[in-house]
Amino acid sequence: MKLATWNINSLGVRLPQVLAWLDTQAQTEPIDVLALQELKLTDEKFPHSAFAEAGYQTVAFGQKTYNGVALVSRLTPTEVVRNIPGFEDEQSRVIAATYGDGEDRLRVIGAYFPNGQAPGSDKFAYKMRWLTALHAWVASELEHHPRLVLMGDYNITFDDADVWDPDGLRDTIHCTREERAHLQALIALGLHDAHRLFPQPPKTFSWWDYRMLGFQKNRGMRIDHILISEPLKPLASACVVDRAPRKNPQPSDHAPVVLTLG
DNA sequence: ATGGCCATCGCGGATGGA
Repeated sequence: MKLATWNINSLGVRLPQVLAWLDTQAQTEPIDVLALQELKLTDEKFPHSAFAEAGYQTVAFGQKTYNGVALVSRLTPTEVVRNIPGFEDEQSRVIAATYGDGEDRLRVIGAYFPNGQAPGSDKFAYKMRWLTALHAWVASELEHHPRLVLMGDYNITFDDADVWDPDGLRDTIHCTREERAHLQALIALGLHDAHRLFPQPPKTFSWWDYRMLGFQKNRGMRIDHILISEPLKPLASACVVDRAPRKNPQPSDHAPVVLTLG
C-alpha cells in the first residue's frame, strides 16, 4: 500500500502532471491515497471525471484562488470531514476520510497548514491558533481511529536537518521554536515522522524556492510530512521524496512524499 | 549583486506563497 502527499500549487495548471505521476507510480505499485494541497480552485471546477477515468475516486474541499485540499484514492472514502470541526475557518485547509472498514480501516487526514508569513504577524497568530485546534482534533480522531495518517504541507521543519541554511534561516518562518513545538505536540500524541523511520540522504528536502535556482542548488526545506500512528509504524517499509516531478517543465515548487506500508 | 519566481485575478500590478 502506498500513500502520498503533494502540494501541487494550482491543480488547474498541474492536473496533467498529477495524472502522469500517478501513472508512473502505478508502473511499480499504484498510489492508494494521494493528498493534494493548494488546489486553488472551487469545488465546481474540481476535475473529478479526469481522476475517475484514471481509476481514482476523489473528495475535494476547495476555494477560489487560494488553498484547497483533496484526497485521491483507489478505495471509496467514507466519514468525510472538511476542515477542523469546531474551528471557524474561511480557508479550506483540511480534508479527512476513512478507507476500508472494521479493525483494518485507515483514517487519512490531508492538511495544508498555514504558511504564517513571519513571526509576530497576524498570519503567524492564525497559524498558532490553527495548530492548537488541529492538535485537539487529531487527539480525538486517534481515539476513534487507531490507524491514522496525518499528511500534507505542514509549513514547519522539524529541526536544522530539514533546512538548507539553518544558520541563515534561524527563527524565520517554518523554523521557529513556536512552530516546532506544535509539531512536537503532534508527535507527542503518539505519531511518528515516517521519513525519519528510515535512513535518508543528507539534505533531503520537499520544497525548493522557485527563485535563486533553489532546486538546482538544493536550497530547500523539508516541510511536507507524513505522520503515522503507532499501529502503522511496524507496517511502514519505505518513505521517500520523489524529486522527479520537480524537474518537469512548469513544476510545482514542492515534490511528492511517498510512504509504503507493508 | 541581500534579489532573482510563480499563480491568481484580470489586463496592471497587488497579493500570497515559503
